[in-house]
Amino acid sequence: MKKSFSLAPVSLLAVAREAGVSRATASLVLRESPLVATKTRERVQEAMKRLGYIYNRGAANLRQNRTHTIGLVLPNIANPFFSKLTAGVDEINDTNDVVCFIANSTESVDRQARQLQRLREHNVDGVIICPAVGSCQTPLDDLKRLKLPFVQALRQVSSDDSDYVAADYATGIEKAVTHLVRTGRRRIMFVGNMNVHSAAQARCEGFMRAVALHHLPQTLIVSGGAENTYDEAVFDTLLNSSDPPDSAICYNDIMALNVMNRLQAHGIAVGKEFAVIGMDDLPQASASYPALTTIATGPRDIGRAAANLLQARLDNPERSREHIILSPQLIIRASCGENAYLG
Amino acid sequence: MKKSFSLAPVSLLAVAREAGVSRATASLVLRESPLVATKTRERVQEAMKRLGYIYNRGAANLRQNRTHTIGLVLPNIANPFFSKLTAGVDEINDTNDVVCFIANSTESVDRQARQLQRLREHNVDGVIICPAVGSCQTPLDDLKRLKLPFVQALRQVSSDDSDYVAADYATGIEKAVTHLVRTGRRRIMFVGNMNVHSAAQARCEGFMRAVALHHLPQTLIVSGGAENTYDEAVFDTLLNSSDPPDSAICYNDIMALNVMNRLQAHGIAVGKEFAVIGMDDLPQASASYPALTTIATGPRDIGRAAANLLQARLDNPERSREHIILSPQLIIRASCGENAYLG
DNA sequence: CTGTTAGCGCTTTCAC
DNA sequence: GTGAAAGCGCTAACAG
Repeated sequence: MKKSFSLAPVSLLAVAREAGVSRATASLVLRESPLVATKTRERVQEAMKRLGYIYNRGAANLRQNRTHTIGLVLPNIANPFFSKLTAGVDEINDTNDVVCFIANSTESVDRQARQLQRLREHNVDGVIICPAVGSCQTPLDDLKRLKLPFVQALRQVSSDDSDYVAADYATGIEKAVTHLVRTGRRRIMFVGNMNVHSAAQARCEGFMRAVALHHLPQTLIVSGGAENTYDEAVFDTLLNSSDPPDSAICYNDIMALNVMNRLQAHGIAVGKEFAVIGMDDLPQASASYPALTTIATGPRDIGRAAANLLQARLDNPERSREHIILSPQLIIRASCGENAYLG
Repeated sequence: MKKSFSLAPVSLLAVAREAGVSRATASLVLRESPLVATKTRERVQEAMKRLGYIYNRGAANLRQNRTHTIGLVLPNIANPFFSKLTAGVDEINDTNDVVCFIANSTESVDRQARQLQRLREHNVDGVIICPAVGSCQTPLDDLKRLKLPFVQALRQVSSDDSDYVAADYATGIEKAVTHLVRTGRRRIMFVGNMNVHSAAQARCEGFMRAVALHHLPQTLIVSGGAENTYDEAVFDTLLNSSDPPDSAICYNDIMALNVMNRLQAHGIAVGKEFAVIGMDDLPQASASYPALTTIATGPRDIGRAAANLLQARLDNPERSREHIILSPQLIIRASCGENAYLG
């Protein structure tokens, strides 16, 4: 199906004719070149307005081999965390006059490959990608081979030398543990241990590090699964043990809210007997009851940083690789007890 | 900045030469034309593989005046509701081999205009738009004038004859009211009355209709504001009145969760003394405590429907305008009381 | 300062 | 079945 036009689409040539100049001159006006006389410029601009001219970037792209488009490949766009990240990317793009293709890999390596292929065909200038679980090195190698600039966000497929933006999950978890310890908690669980990608691993590493540092029990770990599930049987067992945990740090806010519900169903007063900390600071963290203490990973900032980093790379392909690690912030709310800080 | 290539980018011409055929033939192979001999086809395909050929859609677009891209313009991409919608759109696009530009208007009419302009420059085949608050008819008129197919999602800028997909908010609210009445509630509030766009108006209309139908008090309306706020002073006044409300239907889930928190802070047992119903069925609705009864508006389905409708329009520009109104579903959870249905 | 010319990589008649 | 040639709308080199 071709698009049909009632009016022939007005091209630069039409504008040029209307203004009585050549296409080249009109093109210069378009790009605000100082090389063109003021009077001519105005004439051309009027002609454009009169004819309702619309710049055809597609044609320009073909010539310049640059499209002012980027691709954003995410494992789950429906997840609020990633949609905030998307908003951050969009923000930067809007100021840079670039436009963003979105692709939802839904954690499927196949689909991700298909999408990267499409993005390449559309000649995107670069790609921001949070690799789907199970991605091996190959998709990134492909990008490299094609000299398609990319930056990885949040997850690293391998510790290669590529541009990379992420939150410092480990340190975030450490901050949380430290806070719990300062407020008198000793038996701290970690709920949602997984090994699926670097971001998940980093959390557990941070937990183990902090636990070692403070000489806390190292066995209070409940594994997690897809879709924010966790091993409820193990959770209950720990809870009913003779020396039960007094607090929990969870993989993310959603899981933390689930945990809070479970605790409340057990008749445990969250925020008093038991402290709960989540991760991400989604809107529902502050809207929960009691309000959830959380480690704010700043998805929007990550998105912004990734978009800026990609832009920098596009502007200078020779610049050295950069890793941007943003520090999460602990946001203390009622789920940790009201008068939190003792020290 | 031009992109630099170590290898010259391999074009169809290169492939053709490698295979010892003409560009035209290679092009036919590309598009799986039956007109080409099997042996030739295989030779060409091998050449493509050998050279690592990548189809350049940009060039094809220029020729065909069709890009296999669409634009998705949303007022707030960070909102989980819209990100679900986006996921629905992406799903359909993936099967149709089209790719989607995302644009976040952030409810700014100016930004929205800028983005539509960019999308036109990039020659998108069509647009799915949820108009920013305050949009007047002009942006859509522009699209029409340019013969750029579009479908409106969720909000209608005016009741014009354009393609349109939305949830039947009014009926959803009615279902909720009816359910409350059946479970013995009479003094039902509506929290979050606004007049900013058609989707907000429809909710209040539905409420008023249902309230009239069941001869309920019509004054229990609390107005809402931006960012899921509501008039807390009025809310408290109603709550402390001599004949207080016994239930609330809220503009959306986020607001409902805020309302639940406020009620709990007042010492009111949500789900027993007082029923709360939200709208949208976000993940946090089921994760709240007590779990939130909600009107599921099915954003993902709306996204899918919009993408399909746009595709249908692209395939046949002459088809008559279509309005798709999806029925929301009431999802009953603990915030309405355990043994909900009496009748 | 402005115009001429030659492509970018592809598709599409139209011959052969 | 296949090839030659024209052209989509733009930009870049170069001439004047």
